[in-house]
Amino acid sequence: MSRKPCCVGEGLKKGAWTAEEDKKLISCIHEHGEGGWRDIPQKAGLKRCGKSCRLRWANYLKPDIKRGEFSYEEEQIIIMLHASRGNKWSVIARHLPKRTDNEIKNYWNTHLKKRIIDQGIDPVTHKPLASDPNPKASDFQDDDDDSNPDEQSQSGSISPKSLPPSSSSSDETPIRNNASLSSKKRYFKRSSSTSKLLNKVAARAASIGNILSASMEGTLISSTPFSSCHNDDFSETSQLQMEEFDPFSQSEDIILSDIGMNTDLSNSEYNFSQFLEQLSSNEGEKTDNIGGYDQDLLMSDVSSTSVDDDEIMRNITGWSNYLIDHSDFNYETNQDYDETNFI
DNA sequence: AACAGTCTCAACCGCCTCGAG
DNA sequence: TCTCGAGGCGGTTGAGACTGT
Repeated sequence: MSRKPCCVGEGLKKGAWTAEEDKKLISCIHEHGEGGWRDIPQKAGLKRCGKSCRLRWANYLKPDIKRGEFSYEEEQIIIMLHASRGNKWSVIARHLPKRTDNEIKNYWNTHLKKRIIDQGIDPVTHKPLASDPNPKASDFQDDDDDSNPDEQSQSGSISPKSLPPSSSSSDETPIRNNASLSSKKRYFKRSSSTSKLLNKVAARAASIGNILSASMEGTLISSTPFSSCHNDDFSETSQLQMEEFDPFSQSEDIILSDIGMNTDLSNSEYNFSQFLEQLSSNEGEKTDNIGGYDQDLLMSDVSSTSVDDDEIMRNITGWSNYLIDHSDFNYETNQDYDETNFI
């Protein structure tokens, strides 16, 4: 059975939206509300298909959309969630307030993916690339000059991208918002602290990915830290805490604490510099092999002595348990699945 | 200044899911 | 239970901006 495409129609316009079209769409949605997208073009007097209207609204015009540079903590969450959920952009977007799945997807494909590859990490598996045992780190091991004004502007100021989309466009000029202009060539150098940050995040992402992979193969019981990694005397208390672990629904703090953060993204007063300080203090006894992002770093990072071991175990195993419980993977159809393997 | 190559991201495409009838 | 359609989702595309020569 072939479904008729929703956007088949004579004279339907495609391509970039003009400010005039945006105005019509916005006023129409204000009047009639969201939904009923098939009727929206007619109500708004637009020669667009409903789907196009919905996308334009959802990805660009919706008033509570946050635009502009992704913060470091947002990057971490993207990397972390991508490691555990893959290209589930909508799922990732649910944990990044005011970001759209499309924007996250674009950001991943154009920035984070490349950065991770440069670090010698497979962006799909989040494991070290076998073909690149000595990943280059030149892009990240820069002069460590934190006074670099460019870098400061990256994290401290409001990007022009936050400006309203139509602020400079004539009504009939297809919009290519100012954000594009300001965001071009954001090859900002990363300080070593940023490199540490990325390593830390990716390390935890990789560890979660490993745990997930292992659990999917039914080998969790024999290979996870929970059962075999110096934790034979895992306490009942810890087990209880793990049973209650739900990094998504319990608290945003738990997600963030898993990657070394104690903050709330929705709190606009969050001071990221405090986080960096906190992180750098944790890095005090770490290896200097920061830019390499190699296997040793990954493992040493995960088993960091700067954090209570039980806490690490709770977080990592809690993550894996959560992800197993909430995975789209259907164990019932997996013949190898043995429920007893999962605690 | 002009051109070619590269990069970014808004928008599109096609498939999937789910609810209504 | 089946069909249909709206909305959702992830992959891909291509226009326009940027950079290097």
